[in-house]
Amino acid sequence: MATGRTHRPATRSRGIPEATVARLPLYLRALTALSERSVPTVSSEELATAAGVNSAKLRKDFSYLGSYGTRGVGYDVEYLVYQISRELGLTQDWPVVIVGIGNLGAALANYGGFASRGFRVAALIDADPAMAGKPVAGLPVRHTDELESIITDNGVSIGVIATPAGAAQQVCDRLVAAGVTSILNFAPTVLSVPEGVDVRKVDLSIELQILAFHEQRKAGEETTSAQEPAAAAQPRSGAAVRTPAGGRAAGKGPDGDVPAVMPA
Amino acid sequence: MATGRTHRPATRSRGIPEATVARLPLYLRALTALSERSVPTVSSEELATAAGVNSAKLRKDFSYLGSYGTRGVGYDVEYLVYQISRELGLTQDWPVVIVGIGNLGAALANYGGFASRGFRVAALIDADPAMAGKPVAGLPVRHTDELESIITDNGVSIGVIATPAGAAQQVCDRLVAAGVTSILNFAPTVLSVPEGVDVRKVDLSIELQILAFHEQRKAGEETTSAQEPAAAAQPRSGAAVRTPAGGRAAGKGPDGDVPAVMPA
DNA sequence: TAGATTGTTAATCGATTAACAATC
DNA sequence: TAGATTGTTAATCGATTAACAATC
Repeated sequence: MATGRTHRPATRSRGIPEATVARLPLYLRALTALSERSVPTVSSEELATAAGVNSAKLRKDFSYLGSYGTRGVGYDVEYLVYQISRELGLTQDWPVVIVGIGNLGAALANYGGFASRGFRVAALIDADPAMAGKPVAGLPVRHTDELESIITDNGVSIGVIATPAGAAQQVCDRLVAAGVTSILNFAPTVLSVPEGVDVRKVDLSIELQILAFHEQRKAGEETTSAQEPAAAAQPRSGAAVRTPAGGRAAGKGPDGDVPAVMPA
Repeated sequence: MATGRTHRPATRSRGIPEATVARLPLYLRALTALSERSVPTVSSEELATAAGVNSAKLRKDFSYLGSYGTRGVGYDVEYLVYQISRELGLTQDWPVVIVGIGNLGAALANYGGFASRGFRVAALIDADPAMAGKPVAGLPVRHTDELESIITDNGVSIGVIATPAGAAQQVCDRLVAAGVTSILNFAPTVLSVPEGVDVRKVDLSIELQILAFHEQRKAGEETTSAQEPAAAAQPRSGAAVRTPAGGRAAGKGPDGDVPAVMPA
């Protein structure tokens, strides 16, 4: 297959940067809220604030879509909603399947935001025969045996995996073989897929670990730096050094029990 | 407060890039799996494959942590598990609260990966009085009235918000006022928080929309480019242009019903 | 010593941002 | 016209990657 992709093939038609694509849904959400309040126009400054980004970035992002604003005035809310929806492919209907109807799968099935924007839950699929036929979020759970036919019959191209980690790759393989080309993975595993298949990953424990990293840094900064020598030479044995749990700072200032990592 | 942060204050002690921090949990997961299989050492190449990144990036990432490998040999699995855990702050105990015990909150409470790595669910909190006392994942649901005392008593610094969008900001404000400084937000809203508080967001519908964007592109590319003129002049009215739902390509090649966006 | 693999360099690429000319 | 705000430029910053010298 050759990982070759020397100069980025011109294939990437009207190239919108990934970072921009990832923000379009945020803009769309903010615009939808404005639309519901019947606000006719909005400036980049206002919209940026609502979406939680800065206005220069927003204008740059919009410039990739075209010139949809009016200098001195701002952006027409309805028009922009339509343009962004179209760009994201939300003006068409995307049937999706959710595989793995445990706690999480059921939560996803019940999630309203699903239906609202172009997505339609075509089927809920679970490997447990006891689940088959049971209604979840108004849909009867289907058995895994039917996976291929469900995908084919409904023209499903997007699959959501909410199975345990151990089953995820196998489910993924079947989804892909049946024609799914985009996967949203909630199972804590790295999925391997053939080229041309997109995988996005939602991982609770990764997010928590990133927060813990920053949280630890905050605790460390309270006593200011100069607390560790060079970071390299560290005891290869040592049972995990623990702080007395939490060491929370209600606010910001130092609160006593800080040393999170003490030098050997 | 001055948004001022001219040259990036030296505060950022031993600065590890954000992109690297976000990958450390991936490496840790792969390493933990190796550790369970009692694999003693691993090369950057092998580990990178397991984590789904390329080896140059992995080595660069590790170089920020220190020199923990051995040239010609690789990395000691146990040692690296310990070092990354420590770097991420997982060698200490992080009590967390989950607010909003609907489908999603319950799913999160039941999620095993939570407890396994340094995180402990200190309490489940819900605004519905009818939920109070009910056991979910072995813990009795507590009423929102108790939020502040729970946080203070348990030294909670990380909060998970799984409420409806409408309640999220208010819950966030109370969490922050009570001392929480890191928030994982599952509600589809932009939260505003004071400086010093970290927010990470998990948003199903954003992820789906990003997938839809790429999915649409795939459909478009099958007929190759040159199919739309300049993108600008688009009908301001026009009911959303629709494809016959799906227009799926089983595999890669063209499959007949392709044109996703047709010129007006 | 010969082979393997790390840690680091330097080039490249992509994303962010302030600033401002264009223009409504 | 004067005021407002977009769309774009250019500088800067951060992330990725190939390549290879260092070294086990």
